[in-house]
Amino acid sequence: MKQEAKLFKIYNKLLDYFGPQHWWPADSPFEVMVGAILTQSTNWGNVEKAIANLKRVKVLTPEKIVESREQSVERWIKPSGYFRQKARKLRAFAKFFLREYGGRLRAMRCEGVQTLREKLLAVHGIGPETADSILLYALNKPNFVVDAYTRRIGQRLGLFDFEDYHQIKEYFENNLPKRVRLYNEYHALLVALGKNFCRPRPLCQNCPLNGLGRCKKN
DNA sequence: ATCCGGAGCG
DNA sequence: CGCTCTGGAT
Repeated sequence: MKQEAKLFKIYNKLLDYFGPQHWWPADSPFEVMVGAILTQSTNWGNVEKAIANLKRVKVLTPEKIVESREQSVERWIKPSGYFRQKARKLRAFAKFFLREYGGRLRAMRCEGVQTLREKLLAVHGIGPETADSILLYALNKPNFVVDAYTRRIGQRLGLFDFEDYHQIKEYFENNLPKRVRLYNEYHALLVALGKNFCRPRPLCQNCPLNGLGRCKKN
């Protein structure tokens, strides 16, 4: 079967089973970017607590993050884990955002996607997944996000056998129409499947993708 | 290959 | 308790 047809079949089954995921839950693009950093290897529920703290003390702006003592930021984001690392990362990103774009989304959106992605990757604490999450969910660029779930699910389904981030990203982008809405929902649905069924130890019994073909389960 | 880390779950 | 969580830096 054609790769694109396969990908849409998966997408439709997931959407049918889980429904729209409404990503990214946030009041502002800056909140999305902060969340993208805080959620690295971390349960989203813990990130929500950290963001709630940042809102409570009213520091959810690049200016306030930079002004605040790092030790304070550590305390506020503690629920999201890796709090010392992430406090550094938030500061680095806030400084970058202010220095390069004056803290303005409009200015950031004007940058070409490719150069913007490279500039993001140069910021301490921002790797491929975080950069792509920011591009897709904060800036609405048609940029497919790859994560551990995407990799695991794709391999188990036999969609691809490579491991490299960029190869997987290109696999999806080359076999799907370049649409923001589609990329947004697709990644969110893969996360839903990865959390609920295609876990490190898979729960294949009631997997919504049963019947699509053979699944390797590693 | 190791480290960073609190929180929630069974 | 052990496992897992929308990774990235060293």
